[in-house]
Amino acid sequence: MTTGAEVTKTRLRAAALQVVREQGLAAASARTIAAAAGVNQALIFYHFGTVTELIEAASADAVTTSVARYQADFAAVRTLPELLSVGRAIHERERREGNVAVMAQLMAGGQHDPVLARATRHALSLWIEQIQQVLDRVLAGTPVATVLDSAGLAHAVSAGFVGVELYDGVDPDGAASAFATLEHLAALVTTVNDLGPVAQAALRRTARRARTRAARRPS
Amino acid sequence: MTTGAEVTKTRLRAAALQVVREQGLAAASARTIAAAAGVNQALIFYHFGTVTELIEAASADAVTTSVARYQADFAAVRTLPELLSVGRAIHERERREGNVAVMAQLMAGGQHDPVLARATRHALSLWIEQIQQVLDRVLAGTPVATVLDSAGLAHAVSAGFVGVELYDGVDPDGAASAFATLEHLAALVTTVNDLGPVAQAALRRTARRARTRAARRPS
DNA sequence: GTCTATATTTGGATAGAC
DNA sequence: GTCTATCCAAATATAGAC
Repeated sequence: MTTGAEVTKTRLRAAALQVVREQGLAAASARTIAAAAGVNQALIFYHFGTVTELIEAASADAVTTSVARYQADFAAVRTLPELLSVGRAIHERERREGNVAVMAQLMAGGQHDPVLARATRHALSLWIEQIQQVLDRVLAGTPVATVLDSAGLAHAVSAGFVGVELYDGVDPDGAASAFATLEHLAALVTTVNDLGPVAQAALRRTARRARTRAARRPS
Repeated sequence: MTTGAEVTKTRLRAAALQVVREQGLAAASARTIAAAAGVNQALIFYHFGTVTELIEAASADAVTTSVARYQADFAAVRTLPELLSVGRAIHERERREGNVAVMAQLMAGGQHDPVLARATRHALSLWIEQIQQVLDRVLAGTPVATVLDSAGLAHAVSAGFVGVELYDGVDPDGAASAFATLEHLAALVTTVNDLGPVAQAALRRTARRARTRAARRPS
């Protein structure tokens, strides 16, 4: 089952991610990746066709593993504070392992490369699907659910993580302050959810105003 | 004053931005940029030393112009809803002109290139400085100021815009839903700011909890 | 399946003529 | 200050030996 070819392909996938993580997409050439994998450069084209297709395969592999690893944690979440706590832990681990940095590189490269764009869409969709499911469960019937939808929030959180990650690479202090504020914002949402009927009425008015604005806006 | 050399340098700066905007950083080679500028490739090295230094100069130029253009608009803002309205208009224009896309490319490249990192830090700092000033004025004395600081918020907003821009390049529908949620979140903050003393007390409790958590967290 | 060798293209950078 | 010509390194990709 685990033929020699599979070992080579696995090594190449791992090396591709390693190079993108540690040296960025610009350095992820066939030669660099093959050297990191300890195999011949020509094998990339034999097994994967092009370098970007190798990167796509590597990314798909990695994200499947990552998301699966947290399935149980996500499924156990019942309240918003729990979600924040679990989310914090997951984000911290994914960040430490460089997976967020890889995603950011792929996303930037995907702006003008269709294969990388497809790879990014796929990776993000797996994360977003998980996050949205939990949000649906956790926010159902709460006050903020009248103003925020789970799909949009899942997308915004993902985009936010990528943005802060990139920020961190060029200005760690600035990124830290941005991240702290996102935490405070999450805490604020929690607080709002715990407020009484007066606040809830105010939120409903906000939601109504937003809908009216949206209806007036030309599209 | 406007010697021939200055014309050439201006053309190169404009072309550099154009190529990064339309084809991405990966395509921004000396040859590509020089062709877009209609000048000889060797002039890039003569005038700017390296390609990335040209891109840095071009970015610095562009961001100075951009930020200056909105100075009056920013200065006129007095309330949070006003800021949201002005911010929406500015973001929309900057996005349409491709300046946010350029920033995103520079930021991704800056992860592993010190010159691009410096260029990104500089560009972002000019924006953040402006935003923070307005936030200071607008949020002063309001309830949310007890939970959110202007510096962190300015950084988070900038990182968020970049993140959503990148997202938009690979999945426009997903980005649209993320952006809509960010708008709803801003509306929620506004609503909270309009709440009465009960909500304010709840916010103060949240702020106190956050500080306690932060103090306990190992660093 | 894997390697060597190589064709081909592209890119950064410089020397030297004008 | 600008251009031509060119060197050199690095990249993708393939052919063909093993």
